[in-house]
Amino acid sequence: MTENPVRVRIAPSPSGYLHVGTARMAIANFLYARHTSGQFLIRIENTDAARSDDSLIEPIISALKWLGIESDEEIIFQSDRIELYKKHAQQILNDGKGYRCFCSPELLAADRAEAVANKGPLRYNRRCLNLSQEEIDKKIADGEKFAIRIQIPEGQTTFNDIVSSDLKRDNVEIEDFIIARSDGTATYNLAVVIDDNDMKISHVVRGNDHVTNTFKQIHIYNALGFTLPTFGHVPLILRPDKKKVSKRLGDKDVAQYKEEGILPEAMFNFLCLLRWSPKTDREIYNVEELIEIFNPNHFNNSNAIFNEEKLEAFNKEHIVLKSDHELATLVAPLLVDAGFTTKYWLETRWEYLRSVVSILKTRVRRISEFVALSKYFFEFDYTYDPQADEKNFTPEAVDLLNQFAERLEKLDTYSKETIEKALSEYALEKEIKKGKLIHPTRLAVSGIPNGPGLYDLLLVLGQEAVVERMKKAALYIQQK
RNA sequence: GACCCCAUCGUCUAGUGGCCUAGGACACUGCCCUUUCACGGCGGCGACACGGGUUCGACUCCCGUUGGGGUCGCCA
Repeated sequence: MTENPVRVRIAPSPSGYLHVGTARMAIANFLYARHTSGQFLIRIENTDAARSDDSLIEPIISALKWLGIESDEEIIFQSDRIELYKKHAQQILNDGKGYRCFCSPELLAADRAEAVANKGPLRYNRRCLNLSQEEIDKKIADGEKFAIRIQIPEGQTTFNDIVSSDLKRDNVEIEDFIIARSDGTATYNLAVVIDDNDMKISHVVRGNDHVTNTFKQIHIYNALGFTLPTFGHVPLILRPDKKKVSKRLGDKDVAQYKEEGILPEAMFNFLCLLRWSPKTDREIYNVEELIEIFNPNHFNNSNAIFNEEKLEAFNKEHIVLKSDHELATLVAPLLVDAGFTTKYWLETRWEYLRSVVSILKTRVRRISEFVALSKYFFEFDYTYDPQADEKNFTPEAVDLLNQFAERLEKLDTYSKETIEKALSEYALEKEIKKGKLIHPTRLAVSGIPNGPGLYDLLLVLGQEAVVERMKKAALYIQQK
């Protein structure tokens, strides 16, 4: 690839957990950086002390880490840079590119209400733009609080966007927004520009919901004499009801998907292919492959709906792709949590777990499903499925079970082949169809009417357990 | 309401003027495989929002309409 290395970032604010929208942007930026051998950085945007909660930072970082995304450099915290922002706000004011606004929040709210009533644009009316020096001095002397607004010059603002085409806006549509609050602290837009500039961010790739901010931020870049980065505005991920994902509407934390048995590689792959396409018919890729084929020109420019069913399908594919050992590692703690077994027991019987996982993996869509499906591999006092019991545990099944169990018991070599041979021979001798034998046996050893192929099942459970379970079932039938 | 973005199957998408009676994936569904449930294989259902242009020819270009989304905080 011939593209120059990019320096990109993701800038979550700790006012909530990491939702799929932010995760998606992190993936896009991460891929862009890796693809061009550039750098991917993380910055925590916690300028608003009232809304930010530092205890939310760690979960966000670890959710990203779960996806395999980490910052290439030390994580930047905006809370460490408050004074720096203040200085720049002051500079804009001193340079005459901004002005003091004494309008109270209440007054501003009233302005907005009036604008709504008159069906006009909700923009600041520049009431404080032309205050005379005397008026300003008097208000300050009277102890009136003021915020600092940047003054948007006349004209038009345009920029190139690597996702959409060129974007243009008349400056009258951009209001003189506040860059410093009345307590002197910087607002989001100012802080972002200063940080992106200091961090030498070359490409700002973010959600579509930021285009209005970009138009505003360009004027800060200009006022401060900074050079503009390249922008890219990716369409949003919408909920099935077509609303922007938000925690308020109950959208899940990325970490929650982990709890629900989604593999990080599936989430990564799925999210990557939302609003971005490899332009091929293939859709299952690992991270290395995505890094290789990533191309910022392949973004779609329309919103996409997050469909959990499809995520599950991706998950299924990635589960099959994983080795039995890796899956066993993921499943083991769940089995312990479920109380099926202990950590120690599993550690000493790792091969057993591996084979259990191996014969179950094509019937599972989420890692968590392994638990329900594998109960009988670890617990012996399962009950028999009532319907299957009635159908398969008939009086004649007693002899079948006992006699077949004896044959299995006598097997010197207990393998899939010998098991199958034993069953075929016995069925032939009894002149019955194999099914007559298979169904009761399955029910006897697992308690349920479905599951892995019987020969696999008998092999994995082991000779001893199988014989014991079959005899126990025979006894059960006699007593019922 | 103002401003901006967008518009192919229910959903994710391919498609950059003729290869399209529109391809793939998920979901749904039929058949096959099979001891069961899955996996897998082969089919089916199912979309170019609408109306005007431009053109020999439009899913592809232009305009409008409609629809959807976003932003409009001393939040980020």
